[in-house]
Amino acid sequence: MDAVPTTKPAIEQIAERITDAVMEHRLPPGIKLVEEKLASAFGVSRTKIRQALTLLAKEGLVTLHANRGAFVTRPSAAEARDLFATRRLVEPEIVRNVIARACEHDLARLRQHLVAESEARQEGDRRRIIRLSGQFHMLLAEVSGNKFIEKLMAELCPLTCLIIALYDAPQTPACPEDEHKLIVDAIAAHDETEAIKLMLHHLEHIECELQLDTEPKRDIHWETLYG
Amino acid sequence: MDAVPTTKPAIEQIAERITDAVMEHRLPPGIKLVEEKLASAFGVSRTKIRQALTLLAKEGLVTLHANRGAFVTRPSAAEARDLFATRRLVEPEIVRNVIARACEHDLARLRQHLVAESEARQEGDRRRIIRLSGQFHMLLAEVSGNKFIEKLMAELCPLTCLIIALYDAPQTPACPEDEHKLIVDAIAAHDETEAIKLMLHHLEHIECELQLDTEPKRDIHWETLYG
DNA sequence: GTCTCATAAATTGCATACAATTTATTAAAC
DNA sequence: GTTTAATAAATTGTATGCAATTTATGAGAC
Repeated sequence: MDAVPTTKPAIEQIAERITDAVMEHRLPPGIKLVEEKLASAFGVSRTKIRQALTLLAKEGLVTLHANRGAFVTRPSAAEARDLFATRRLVEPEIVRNVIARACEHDLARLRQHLVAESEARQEGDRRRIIRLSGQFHMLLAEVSGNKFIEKLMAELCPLTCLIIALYDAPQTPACPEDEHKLIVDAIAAHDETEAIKLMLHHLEHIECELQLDTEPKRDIHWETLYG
Repeated sequence: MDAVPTTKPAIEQIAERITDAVMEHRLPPGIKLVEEKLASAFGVSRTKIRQALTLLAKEGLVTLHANRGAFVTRPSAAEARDLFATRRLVEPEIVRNVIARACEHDLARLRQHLVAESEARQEGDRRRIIRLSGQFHMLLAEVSGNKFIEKLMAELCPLTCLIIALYDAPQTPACPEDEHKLIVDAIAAHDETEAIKLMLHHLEHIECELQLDTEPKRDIHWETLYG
């Protein structure tokens, strides 16, 4: 009876690293994930890759086609709308719970994350910015203390990154994100109404910048893939 | 380019059958799921079983212990409360969406389900009753049309069955379930306020009957396992 | 050039074999 | 009888090999 699971299972680590790559737009929607390639990249056999892909498929980040393999999902516009509808429902509840339950240590974690975001912004590291932006919402869910909602957000945020990759206007400036800071401030001030209002504005803001009525981007920018 | 995936992947079918067994309380919380046993039961190799178990673990229905195997999850009282909190948040939204979007065919499916429930009830088939009760909420989520919420409910309902198995008072009479019928009626009448009120009452009703303050049941009733 | 068909290469799906680990059993000590 | 240690059995974790399928390649017809 050892104290707490030592390390996270290898399979989940692999899935997590693939998720990060998707969130950073290094793996674009629609790209094929060849098992053998991943296996040698991660230095394991296909068996484990297969299980990691099964996990990611369950999350919806990857789509499996029988006998054809795994592809990074290309969410439809309808799915994008459903996703945002779900986030508009769930994230106010997250905010409520965070205000009700967060201790000083939790708030410190949130502020620390804001610092990391701001650093990435100053360095102009667009990839990291977009991943951290998503992970802010995941952290908020984690702090809110409801495991089911945390798990849901851990799926919705990476998918949101995919949707942005597919439907964002060509040269949208990196989101003007003092918005996250404002939300944390309102939470710290225990101003529930304000925090929820800011969160909903934030979500609407993200969704409105998308071009969900036009066809999603089709081509993969190979030249910038490993930029 | 064939028309629509022919049949559901074998792995998911296996996971689904295990889920049904859990929902019907044939596989009680805490029981160990030995890969070899399942493999021969389903007539496939361990490889597939393993993937099915990975899926179920991701859903939370099964818990994996490194080198020790897979066990049907025993949700804690805190998790039970979080689960119901999540359902109280999500299911009113489901009701709203169903009222807004359901066509006649959808309502027919709901009513058909009510008939199935009522039949199981008349036959006194307790196992089927409890599974169908859970599946009613899954069907409602499916009809509501939001894939993310549908997926969430497809995880929460089986877990709810587990929680009931663990925390229900010894001889609770099978839930007095014209409640489902009342909800469908209110939906059909497009009475949103009433439908939501009924849904919340229904959820509170289920949760209140649980004994979340006492220790969960520990022993497995082998003698009634295959009753 | 491009369309069609045959063939070759690449890739997935699956079972199986074996090492690593845990669990059960037995024997010995107290 | 209970505890401890040693051994055997059962079970999990992982890689690998092979059949089935898909995708790519190339030759020939038009």
